[in-house]
Amino acid sequence: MAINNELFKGTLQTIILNLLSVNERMYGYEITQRVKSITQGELLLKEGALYPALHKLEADGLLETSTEVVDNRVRKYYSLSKEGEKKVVSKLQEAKEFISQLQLLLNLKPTL
Amino acid sequence: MAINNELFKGTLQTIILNLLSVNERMYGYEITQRVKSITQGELLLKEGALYPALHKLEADGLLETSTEVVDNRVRKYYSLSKEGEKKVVSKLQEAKEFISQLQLLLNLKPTL
DNA sequence: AACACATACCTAAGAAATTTATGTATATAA
DNA sequence: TTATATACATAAATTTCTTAGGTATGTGTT
Repeated sequence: MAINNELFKGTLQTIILNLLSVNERMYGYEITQRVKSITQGELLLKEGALYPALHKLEADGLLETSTEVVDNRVRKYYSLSKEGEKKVVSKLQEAKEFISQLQLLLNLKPTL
Repeated sequence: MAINNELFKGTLQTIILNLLSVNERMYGYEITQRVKSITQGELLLKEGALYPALHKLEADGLLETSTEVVDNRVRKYYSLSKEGEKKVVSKLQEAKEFISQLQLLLNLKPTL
């Protein structure tokens, strides 16, 4: 019963940056599995969404990569650049505010 | 300093349905102003996003309309259809779950 | 009168982010 | 040998939004 993934829209970059902020170093497939386990299978981060997002974040200079071969399979590890470390702070703040406004609009908490 | 409106994506329908659930009857321009006042100007619901969304919800049978002339200006009032009243319940539940999962992914609350 | 601004509706072109559908390749378990 | 998991990737289509207009009335200002 995974909930509507369309809700990912607009928050995917922030999720990726935060995971890398907490975990220091992750590869793509690992990220999809981490999202799955954290949300107990409720949110599925699809590869068609993830990889282009990772490539964009790297192109924007927020992520750095290094490849490794494990069990004859190539892994591409991502980690935050210095710029990425700054960005994740503002992105998280923005997300917090958005969640707060959304809760107001949906009457999920009393009006301030 | 309105926050990134791209975060609206995926939640706009739910916001509209909920406003109409609380207010019974609203017209488009009124909805844009209500969102502005509730969020103290932080979220701006643009007309180019709102009107197509309203038309889609109506086409899907979730909203009903009636027009009125006030001060020589036409207002198109929207209200929830019976189907819309059912839908708003599931949409709100979905949004609640999404917010919850998002907070987990962003470390904004402790893991369950 | 002229102008700006608020009210009130609308749409079209473009951009951005996602889904869906593939493709490649290796390892492992049935 | 078949399916599933691991691991990367991209292209076409879809959805949703922004940007940028358009029409029209009322009000307040200069």
